[in-house]
Amino acid sequence: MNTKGTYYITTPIYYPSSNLHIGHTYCTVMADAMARFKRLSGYDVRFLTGTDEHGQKIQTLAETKGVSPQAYVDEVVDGIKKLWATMEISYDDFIRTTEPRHVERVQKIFMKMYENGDIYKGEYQGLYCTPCESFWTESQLVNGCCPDCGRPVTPAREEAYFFKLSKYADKLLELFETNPEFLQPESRRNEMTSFVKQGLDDLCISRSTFDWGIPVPIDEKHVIYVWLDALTNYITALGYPDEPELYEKYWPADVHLVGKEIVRFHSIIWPAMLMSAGLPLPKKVLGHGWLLLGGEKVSKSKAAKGADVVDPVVLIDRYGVDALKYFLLREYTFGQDGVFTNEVMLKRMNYDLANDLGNLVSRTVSMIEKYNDGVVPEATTNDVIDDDLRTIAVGAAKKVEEQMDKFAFNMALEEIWILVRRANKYIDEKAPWVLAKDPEKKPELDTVLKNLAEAIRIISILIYPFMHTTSKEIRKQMGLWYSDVVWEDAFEFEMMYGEQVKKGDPIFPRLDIEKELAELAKLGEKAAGAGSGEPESIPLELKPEIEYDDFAKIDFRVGLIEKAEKHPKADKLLVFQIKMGTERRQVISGVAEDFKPEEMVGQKVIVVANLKPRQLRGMESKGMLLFADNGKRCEIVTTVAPDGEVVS
RNA sequence: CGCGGGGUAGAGCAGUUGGUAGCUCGUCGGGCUCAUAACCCGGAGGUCGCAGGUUCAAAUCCUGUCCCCGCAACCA
Repeated sequence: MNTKGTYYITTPIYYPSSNLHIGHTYCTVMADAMARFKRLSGYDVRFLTGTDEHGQKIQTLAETKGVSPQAYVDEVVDGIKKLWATMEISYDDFIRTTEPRHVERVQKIFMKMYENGDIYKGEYQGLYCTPCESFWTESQLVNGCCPDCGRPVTPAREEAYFFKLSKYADKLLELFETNPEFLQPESRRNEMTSFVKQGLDDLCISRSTFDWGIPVPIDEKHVIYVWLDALTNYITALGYPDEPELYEKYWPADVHLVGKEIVRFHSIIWPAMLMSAGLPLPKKVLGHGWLLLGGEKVSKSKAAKGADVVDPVVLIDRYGVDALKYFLLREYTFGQDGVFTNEVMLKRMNYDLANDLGNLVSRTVSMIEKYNDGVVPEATTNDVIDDDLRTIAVGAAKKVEEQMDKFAFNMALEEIWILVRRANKYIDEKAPWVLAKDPEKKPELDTVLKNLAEAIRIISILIYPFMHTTSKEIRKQMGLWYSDVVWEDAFEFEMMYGEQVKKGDPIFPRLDIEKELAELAKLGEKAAGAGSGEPESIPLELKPEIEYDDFAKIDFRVGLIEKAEKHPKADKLLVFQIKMGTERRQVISGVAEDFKPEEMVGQKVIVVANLKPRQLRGMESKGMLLFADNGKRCEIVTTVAPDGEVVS
C-alpha cells in the first residue's frame, strides 16, 4: 500500500452563515469519493475540509442573534461536522479559521508576503456606509444604497493594506497557457484568462471597519481580508510554516475542488499569493457546476409545484447515505450545472440501485443457495458468453481508473454499471434455472454461479470508493465479510471458489416513486414554512434599527409611469418617464429582466423623489422606484392614489 | 462588434484524427420466472438550432444568423 506517492485533495472551507444544503454536500461527496478511490488504489491520501469563519457577515449575523461570533460559528460548525459524520466523509483534517493554529500561521504568511515587498499601505477609496461601518464598491450597491442597511453611502477613504496582485498578471497568464492542467474545465480557464487580460487591480487585503477577523500583524487596527485568511487554510492545515512536517509531505496539493463561483479566488488570487510567498502552486484547481433547483425555463414558478427537498439530512434519513451519494455522483457531469429534482433522484435510486445492482446480488445469492447449498462452486466449463462476462469484469477497474483520472465520476459509475447490466444479461442468457433441471448440466450451472460470484465480488470492490457501506453489505452476503477490499483483486477472476454465501435483506429496497414524491413534497412544503398548524412568528433578519428621523428624510411620492423603454446601452435598465403631479421626470431602474416596458406604462408606483440624481450609462435618473424583490425576481409595488401625493 | 459555454429522438445527456447518429428514462411489442412486479430482447421515434461553404463524404471543419446560459458591465 501507499506505494504510489501522496495525494492531497481539498474542498472549499464552507462559510457557516447557515446550514449546508445539497450543493455543499455534492462537492464534499465528490472529494470524498476521490479520496477513497486514491487511498484504495495505493496513494497516501490527505483529505482536507473545514470552515471559513471570519468576516463581517458572520459578525453581523451573530449580532442579530444576540450571541458572540464565536458562539454563533461554533453552533453552525457543530451541525456541519455532524452532517459529515453521518455521511461518513473520510476527511483527515477539518480546519476552522478561528483555530489558533490557523490564526498564527496566517499572520506569518502575511508577514512573508510583506517582507517580500508585495504588501503596501495605501488608501482604500470607496463608498462608505457610516452606520454599518462598511465600504462598498459601486457595483455592490443595491439601488445606490448600502446593500446591508439600505441607507445612502458617501464617498470616503481609509487607510488599508494592499497586495500587489497586478504584479502577477503575466505570470498567471503564463501559468494558464503553459499548464492547462492547472485549471479545469476549459470553459473556466478561458474565463479566467480573459479576466486577467482585462487587467488586475491590486487587492485590498485589510479591513478596519469591523474586527471579527485575524489582526494584521504589523497593525492591530486592521484585520486580514477574509479571502486571504481563508485561502491559506490549505497550507496552514498542513502546519506551514512552523510545523512543516505535513506540509513538506503533501504540498503542493494535487487538487483543490471548488464551486465555479469561487474559481477566481483559487486560480488567480491564491496562486498569486503563493508566488509572492515563494511557495509552490497547487497542481490543479477544478471548478464543478451547480445543482439547480426546479424552476428551469419560463418562470411559471408562480404556482410553485411540489417543493424539492434539498436538506441532505432529510434525504439521508429516508434513503440512506449511499443512495444519495450514488445519485449525486452518477447523475451530474463534473463542471456542468445539473437540474435537481426529487423525481430524477428517486428514479436513479430505483433503477440503478434497486433494480440493477440490488436485484443482481439478490438473485445470484438465491441461486447459489438454491442450487449449491450456498457454496460457490468451481468453474469447469467455458464458452464465449463466459468469456465475455469475464473480459468485462476484469477490465472494468482499468476503465474506472481512466474515468476517475478525469474526475468523471458519472462515467466511472457508468463503467461499473456496464458490468452490472452484463451480469444481469448473463443470467438471462445462461438461464441457470433451466440448467438446474438437468443433472447432466451441473458443471455448466456451477460455472454460471461461480462467474456471477466473481463478477459481484469485483463490483463490490469497484463501488467501494463511492458506496463503502453497500460494498461491505454485498461482501457480507457473498461470504467475504472477513476480507478487506483490495483494488488489485478487481483484476482477478479466480477468488470465489468455496466461499459460503448468505442471503440478507435487500441492499436497496425498491421505492414506490409516486408515494415518495408525495411524501417529499409534503416535507418540502413544511421546510418552506408553508406548513399548517398554528401560525408561528419567526423574526426576520433585519437591517439595523433606524430612527424616525432617518425615515423622515425620505420623500416618497406617487408617480404615474407615462412612458417606459429599454435603456439603449444597458441590458438590465428600464428608463421611465414619470409624472408626479405637476412635475415630469426621468427615472431609471434595473428591472429590465423582470418587466417589459409596455406592461409598466400606466402603472402608479411609489417613487423616492428626493434621492440625489445620478447618471446611469449616460442617462440621468432622478429618483428611484420601489419594488418587492426576493433576490431573483422583482414585483412591482403599485398604488391607486393620485400621482404627486406624498406617501408616508 | 466585451469574454466564454451551449443548442443532437418526448425528457435528460454522449458523440473533434469528418465516413452508416449512440446512452439512460419514457413509449410499443416480445421473452423469462432465479430475483426486490425486478431481469433480458426487439420496434417506433432525430432533416444533429437555421442558412450558406469546403469535401467523394460533416453533428464533427469554415462563414453568417437566431436562441439559451455563465462571467464582465450594469440595477438611485
